Amino acid sequence: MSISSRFSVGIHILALININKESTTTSEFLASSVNTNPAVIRKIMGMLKKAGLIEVRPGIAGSKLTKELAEITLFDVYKAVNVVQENDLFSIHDNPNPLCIVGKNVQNTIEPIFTAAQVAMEKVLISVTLEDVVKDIEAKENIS
Amino acid sequence: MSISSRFSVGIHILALININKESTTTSEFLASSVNTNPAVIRKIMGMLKKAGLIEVRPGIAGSKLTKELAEITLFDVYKAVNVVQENDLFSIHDNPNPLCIVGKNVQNTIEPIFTAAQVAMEKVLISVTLEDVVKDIEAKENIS
DNA sequence: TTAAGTTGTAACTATTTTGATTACATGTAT
DNA sequence: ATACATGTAATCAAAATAGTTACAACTTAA
Repeated sequence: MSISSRFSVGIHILALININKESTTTSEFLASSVNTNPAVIRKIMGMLKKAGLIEVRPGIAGSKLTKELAEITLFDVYKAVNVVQENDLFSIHDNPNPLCIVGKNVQNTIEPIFTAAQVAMEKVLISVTLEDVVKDIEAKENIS
Repeated sequence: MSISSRFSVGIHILALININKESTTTSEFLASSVNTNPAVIRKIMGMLKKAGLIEVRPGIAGSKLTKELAEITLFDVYKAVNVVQENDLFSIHDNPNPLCIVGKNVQNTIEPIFTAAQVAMEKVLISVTLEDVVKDIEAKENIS
C-alpha cells in the first residue's frame, strides 16, 4: 500500500501556482497539467488553503502562495494533504492476547520503533523546500 | 493510509516462535496470541518461509526460526511480508501533461526525494533486530 | 441586474487493499 | 485408518482512493 498521490499532486499544484504566478491559475488549468478532474484539484486546494499555504476565494479565479517558496517544506505539504496521520504510518494489530507474554507486550515494544522510522522519513521531507523542487524542475527543463 | 499490520503480525509471530521454542508453535496457537484467524497466520508464515526466515512443513505442527534472533532485522521481516514495494512508499500521479513545464518534470524531480525518504525510514528498520524486540518484550514483562 | 465564469462541496461510482472466514486438499504420524 | 497440521483458494465486508457529475455560493463585468 502506498501513500496517496494527493501528496505529489499537492506539490505539483504549489509549484505550478508559483511558476505561473504572472497569470491566473484556475483549478481547470491545474487539472489539465496534473491530468485529472478540476473537482479533485479543488478538493486538494481546499486542504492547502486550510493549512495556510495558499489563498483561494470562492468566485475568484486563481490562487497564490501565502509564503515564499523557500519557507514551505515538503513536510508542510504532506501534513496539509493529510496522507499519513500522526504516528500512524504503520498499523499495529489490535487486541493481541494479554495472557501471552508477546501478546501483552508487542504493541508497546514495537510502537516506538515504528515512530522512529516514521520520523526519519518525515525528516527528509522537512529538509526539502518547494524552492528546491521548483529550481530542479526548471533546471530539468533547461537541459531538455 | 497505513502500512499493513502484516508487518507487526510478522514480528509477533517470529518473536513468539522464539520465546516458545521449547514447545511446538502451531498456527492456531499463534492465532490465539495475535487474536486473528489461523489461516491469516498461515498466510503470513508462508511469506516468512518464502523469505527464508522460518521453517514450516506441511502436516508437521510447529515451526522454527532459521537464523539467530540477532541476525534477523525488522527490515527483513518488512520485506518478507511485502507491505511496501521497492521505491513505492509514495505514489506519484501519472500522465501529467508533458506540454506543461511542471507536468513534464515533476515526476523526475520528486521521485529521488521520495526514494530518499523511504530509504531513511527503512534504515531505522535495518537497525533493529528481533533480538532487540524480544529482549524488550521480556524486559517489559519483568517490570509488570 | 443579469449573465458568465469560478470556487466549494456533496453524492455517487469503480477499483483496490485489507483482514477475516470457510473450506478443503495435501501431508505427517500414531 | 484416524487425527491433526499446513497450504491455499474462494468469498466477503469494510475502508480508502481517485474520478465524475452536479449544483449552490460567490464575484465580476457587461
